[in-house]
Amino acid sequence: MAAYDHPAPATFELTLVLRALADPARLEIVRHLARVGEANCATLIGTRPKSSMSHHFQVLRDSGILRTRIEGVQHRNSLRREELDTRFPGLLTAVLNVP
Amino acid sequence: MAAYDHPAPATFELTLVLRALADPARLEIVRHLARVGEANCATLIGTRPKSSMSHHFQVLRDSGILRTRIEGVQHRNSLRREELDTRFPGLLTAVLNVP
DNA sequence: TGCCTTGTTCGAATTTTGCCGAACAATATG
DNA sequence: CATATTGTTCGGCAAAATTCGAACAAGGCA
Repeated sequence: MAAYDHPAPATFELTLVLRALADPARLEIVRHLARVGEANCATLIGTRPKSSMSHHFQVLRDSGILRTRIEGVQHRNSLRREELDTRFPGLLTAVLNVP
Repeated sequence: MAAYDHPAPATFELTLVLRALADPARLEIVRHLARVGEANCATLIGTRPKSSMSHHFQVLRDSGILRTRIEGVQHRNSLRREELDTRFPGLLTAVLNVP
């Protein structure tokens, strides 16, 4: 599998990021990653099927919220905190601070 | 026209707020209100028909982002900044700070 | 090679969302 | 009362998002 395309911070779009965060499943993924730092997809799958989760990861990736690093057969995801904070200061922090 | 129902800050839902903000038209409304403080609906209508705007105002109202005060025949809208900031500290500020 | 694991892609069904004209409600004003 | 102003509500339609099974791709390992 070839590496993913990740958008550059300069091309992040606020509405895309907000839309990506405005979904319970994706918000859960983001919160989990904030706790554990890095995780592969399987770890983050709850009751939803793989294909649904794969879709959510793509939405998060395309908006710039997370990056996916391929390590063998696993895809390791982590938040792009610094880059996101550079482009949208305080946004991700505010979202993550909500109980 | 009877007064609107505005949700109490304790019942604000993050996903609702994010979804409300994740639309270009609504984001424009929010930004405009941040500049002028208070405005009636007509002032905020650009090229879209009234019915579309009315829908967007309702979404923003239901999520807790703005309040609508009825003054005669006009509906005056303003951001619920303090209440929003109490429930989701830094969120609206972060969104408004994006150029 | 054969098999298992991990995750993507495809296709289709369902749901949600946005859009807008037309009709309506409420208030103000002549 | 008649009319104009301000916005809402309704209904249908179009576009977009979500969901998920099934098939596929790629790597690791016996």
